[in-house]
This record gives sequence, structure tokens and C-alpha cells, in this order.
Amino acid sequence: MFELKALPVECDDRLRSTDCAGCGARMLSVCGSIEEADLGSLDALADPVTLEAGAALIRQGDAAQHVFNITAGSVRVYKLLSDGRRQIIGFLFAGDLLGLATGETYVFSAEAIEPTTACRFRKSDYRALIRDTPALEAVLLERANHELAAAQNHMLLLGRKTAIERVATFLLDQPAHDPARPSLTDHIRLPMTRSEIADYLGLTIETVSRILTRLKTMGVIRLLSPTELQVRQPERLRSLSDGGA
Amino acid sequence: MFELKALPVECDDRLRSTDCAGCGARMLSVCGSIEEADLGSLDALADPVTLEAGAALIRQGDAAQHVFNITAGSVRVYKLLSDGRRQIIGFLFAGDLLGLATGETYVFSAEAIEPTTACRFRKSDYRALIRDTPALEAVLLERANHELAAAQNHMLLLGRKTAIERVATFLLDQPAHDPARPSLTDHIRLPMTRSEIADYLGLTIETVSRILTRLKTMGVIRLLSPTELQVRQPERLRSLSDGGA
DNA sequence: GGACCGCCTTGATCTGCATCAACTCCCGGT
DNA sequence: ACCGGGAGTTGATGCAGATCAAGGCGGTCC
Repeated sequence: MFELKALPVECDDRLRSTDCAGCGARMLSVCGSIEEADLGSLDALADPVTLEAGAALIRQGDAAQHVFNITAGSVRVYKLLSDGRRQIIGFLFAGDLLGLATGETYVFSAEAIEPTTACRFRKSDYRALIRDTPALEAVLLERANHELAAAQNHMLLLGRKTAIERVATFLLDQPAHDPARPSLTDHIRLPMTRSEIADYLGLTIETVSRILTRLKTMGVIRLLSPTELQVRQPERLRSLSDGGA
Repeated sequence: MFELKALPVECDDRLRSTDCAGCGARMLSVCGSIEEADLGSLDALADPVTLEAGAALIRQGDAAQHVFNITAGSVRVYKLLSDGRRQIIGFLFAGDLLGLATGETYVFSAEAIEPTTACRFRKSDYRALIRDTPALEAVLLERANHELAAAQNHMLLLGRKTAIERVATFLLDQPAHDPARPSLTDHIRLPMTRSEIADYLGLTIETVSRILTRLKTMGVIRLLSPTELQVRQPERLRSLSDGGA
């Protein structure tokens, strides 16, 4: 719990060649703001990494040397108190950026929660790239502002919402579609465990579980499996999410 | 409670000339990254406003037309739930920037908590200024990242810390000096009320009050007046702030 | 196929903080 | 000097969610 060992990133980096032009996540990410012509130089900087579930990308306290671009999978970002209490700051998915908002050392940890791939950059390279690419800088600023707005919403949730309001808000925030069946917009996949949801919402595992079954008995959602559910009354859920009954 | 009326900002804007070069807050703020030579054009854009305690700079829901630079005083930034529960996102002081992290409409409110002055810019002007001033953009990005890190710390506090840990953290975060006696670094002035502290820390007025008297009886702090206190055992406070006994 | 092991659910009890309720203090107005 | 009201403190009680405890349900490894 809370190891500060300066281990290398637990990832498989045998591969050394990238193909940004053919990257399925490019348009999701900040890389989309880079000219086609400049993708070659991006390839040269990008270091593709593959992570299995549980592998660490970033450890709180380590020297902040890298920036990551998630290309597939999902990642948990969290902070720990000295006695092991954990607050998950957020979950990252394909297209999300990780590791910019830090100084000399990382002030949070990040781990894959399922098999995940990412592009790793040396921070100094990335900084140089930003300097040379005004469009990139603008996009990064915009992203940072979006993240800030999301963080503010989450502070409202953590500081003032009840358990059921937190869970309802969380469900509404999830990308609401099953990639296998894009037509069903009310299906939600939860790649994270109850423990991760709890640590994200400032609750305990048991409370998350109880609230989910409560929502089920209320007829608001249907639990298809522990990691998959269906929203049956989206309006009711929305109303629950901010205390409107 | 939670008015959405599209009122103009409640401020005195008779003055129409600014003097950025002579602004005491310039070096505290992003304006410090603008060349001396360009300050004239900044003057032309800046609209100085004076606010009395309680006056609103920004109302949640209003069209986001302005950006503010606080030059003196202090400001509370908060979000509301539909039933009136309030979460204060943060407090702003001289040099801080307000209103960039928004889209079409403001997603939070901001009010002066004591007599305050600020520079107001039209958002479109500000955007143009950013485009023309790469140095400014870099500084803004850095600021946004700092704010993000602060927001993450606050999520840890709201999600996982106990009441006494929250209050201890809050006290340590306060600028620890009395402007009148700069030598006494252990004096803290609290321009905000207990209600504001409570809404910032996700607690109630009563709990904040009880914790402060508890810290007093423990000998960790001394309460000089409701708005002024002295830290007598900074190490103990630091230890309390993250659960280390 | 059986046994183990995470993860989840459900129930019983406990507790930290919220809520409800006085009361004090300070300050500003008349 | 008095009154009124907002801000703060302190005490009594209540409750939402934590903690403690006991199974259930899949997986996976021999």
C-alpha cells in the first residue's frame, strides 16, 4: 500500500515503432490537432506501451518524466492518505491524456483497470512539441479547462450529495453505450469494481452495492451482471442525481 | 436562493481607464507575462470593477461573457444543488483569474466576500489576446494545471478525510501571514465566515466551530478572534491533516 | 470435478457528523 | 444607551452511511 519505490513502468515496451496516422484513438485525443504532415515526428517521440490489468503507469512520488496518451482500455487515477485511504480522482479511457498536471514528481498514481494500451512520451519532448505547436497548446488548454469543470462537479458531489445522488450522478456520467450494440444507448458497462466506484464516490463498497439494488427495486435500473446494467428510467435517474426527489 | 436572473454584474464601473503598468497585482497575475510594451493595449481591454461584500461577479447559468482578474480582496466560487445545498469550490485572492473554465454559460457562481476589486475583460477580447500572446497561453496552461492539482487535493479531502483532518488541511492551506505583521508567519486571517468554511470543507457550521475549539483545547491553535488565529503547533497540525494521529 | 479465492450482496450494529435548539457576543442603527 | 440581528459557540438528539459479519456466485487452477 502506497509504495514509493522508483520502479520502471510495468509495461511491455518491446515495440518501438508507432503509427500515429493509423491510430484509432488519434481523433479522440489531442493528437488529432496535429497536422498530418507532422505525424512522422510524433511517431518518433511516441513510445507505445501495453499494460495488463493492475499494471501501474504512474506512482505517486516518482519523478514525473512521462506523459501518457491512452489509446485503449481504462485507467484509474487516485491519491492515497498515509494510512491507505484512497480517493479515485477519475477514470481515463481511450483518447485521454495523463501526467501533464504535475511538477517535479507525480502527485497521484495511475493504474490500468483492464488490459490497456497507451502512448508514452518523455515529458521534455512533449513540452518541446507543445512549444512548436500552437494548435496543440490551445487544445491542451481547452482540455485542462474541461477537466477543471469536471473536477468542480465532482467536488459538489463529494462535498454535498447523498449516497443515492452520488451513484445516480455516476451512472449518468458513464459513456452510455455498449460498444457491441451501439443502438442501445441505455446500456452501461462498468469496467471498474465496486471498490473503485466506492473510492471514486467517497463511499464504501457496501453502500454502493446497496444503492444499486435499491435503484433496481425502484425500477430505475436493471442489473444485467455486476459489470453491466441498463437504465430503465433515465429521467428518474436524472432527478435523483441532484436531489430532486 | 439560486437566482438565474440575467442581471448585469453588481459593480461600480464608472472608472474606465486602467493602469496595468502601475497595478500592484500585476506580477501576481497572468498579466505579469505580458511585455511592458503591450500593456497599453491591455489597458484598453481591461475594465476595472469595484465590488462590495456580497456582490456577485458571476451567476451560475448566465451567459459567460466575461473573464475577471482579481486585483484585491477575496472571492468565493461555488456551485449549488437545486435545493440550495452549496459547495464552495474555492476562494480567490489578488492575482487569481476567474471565468476561463467555462463554455457558453457559467457553471458556477462567484461573489465578493469582502470589498474587492477586479479587472473585467470581454471573453472574446481575452481569447484574442491569448491567441496573440503565446507566453500568456503557456502561463494559463500552467495555471490551469496548478488548479487541477489543487482540485485533486480537495477531492481527496472531501471524499476521504475526517472533519478534523479537513479543518487542519484548510488551516495549513491558508496564506499564513498577517499582512500587517509579515514577521509572524503563524498568524492566519480568515476573511470568510464559518458558513463559507463549512461549505468549502463539506461540513456544517457547527462542526467547523466544534473542531476549532477542539484544536484550541488541544493546544494546537489559539483563537484570537473569530477571523484570526495563531498556529502554535504547526507540526501537530500537519500530522492531523492527513490522519497521522 | 472439487476446492479455493475474489468480488459482490445482504443483514446487524455502531458512530461521526448532521440536525435541532438555546444561548452569547458583537456591532450598527437610532 | 438600547435594541435587533447576524455570526459564533455549545449542548442534546437523530440518522445516513460506516463497520462488522456472514454467505453467495463465478472463475480458475490443480
